[in-house]
Amino acid sequence: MPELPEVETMVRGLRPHVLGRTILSVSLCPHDCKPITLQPSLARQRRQLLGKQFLEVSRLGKRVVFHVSEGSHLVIEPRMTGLMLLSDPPDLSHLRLKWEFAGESEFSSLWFWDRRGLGTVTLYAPGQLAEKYHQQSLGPDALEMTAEDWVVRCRKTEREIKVVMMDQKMVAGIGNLYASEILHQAKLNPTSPAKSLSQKSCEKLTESMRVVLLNAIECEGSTLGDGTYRNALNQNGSYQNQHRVYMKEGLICPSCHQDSILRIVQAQRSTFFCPTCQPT
DNA sequence: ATTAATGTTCAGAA
DNA sequence: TTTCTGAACATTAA
Repeated sequence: MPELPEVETMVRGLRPHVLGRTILSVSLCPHDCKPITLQPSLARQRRQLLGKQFLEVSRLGKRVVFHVSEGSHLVIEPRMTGLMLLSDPPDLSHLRLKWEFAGESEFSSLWFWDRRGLGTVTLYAPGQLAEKYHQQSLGPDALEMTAEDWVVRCRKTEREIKVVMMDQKMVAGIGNLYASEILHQAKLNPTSPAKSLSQKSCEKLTESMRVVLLNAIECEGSTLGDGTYRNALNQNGSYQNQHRVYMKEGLICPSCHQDSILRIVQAQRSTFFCPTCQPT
């Protein structure tokens, strides 16, 4: 479930090894039985990418963006289980796509691995990414968002704060795991209507968002029990060792040492929180 | 053997 | 307009 910290870790891991590399080939992995969502078609992507270079790698919310010479953008959306890897995939059967580079280097290719196959690989012609971004009206990046942004956005919705945090139009980069962790850090109840948050609460939320996300990036993201998430070199993250509420239902809250963590469902997803630390 | 749960995004409906 | 629901998919636990 790559969220902001995992995607940022991917980008940082890839950057030193793909910048300036010339693309030699793009191919579907032979082990894969089902096609990945590619837009445009593989043939068209090949035509536009071969001989070009990756000039920069960046993160757009939960997406990885490769800036290709002559202005096009290759965007990978990992969704649930997608990974960008330079080596050693968790298994060969879920490799989807491979880009090979020219020249001698430690890594000669880049892979997209995706167990569930919900991820997408999209190539945008020059200028089209900005257009798409605008049309989707992605919210400010979670690491850039200010308390004032929160105040303004919370005013305009009737939804609960945790649901709002997962809406990429409100703020880009937060998913189910970090929404629970951030709210616990901020001592805010996940079911509170976003509208009810005070200026002070919005400030706390902003601060907690930075603290949790930066710490998680430092730890190279969270690798959960199913071991799905890995960085570009197929190494585990370690932030799972610092989770305070996510998947901790029934355990004593590590903050107050009094109450136990509850699990509730919001917007069809599990939310974990401490009723004592995060009162309504 | 079924069924539910996992979590992200989008299309389509309310 | 805003919010909600179900589908896409693979795998595991109950």
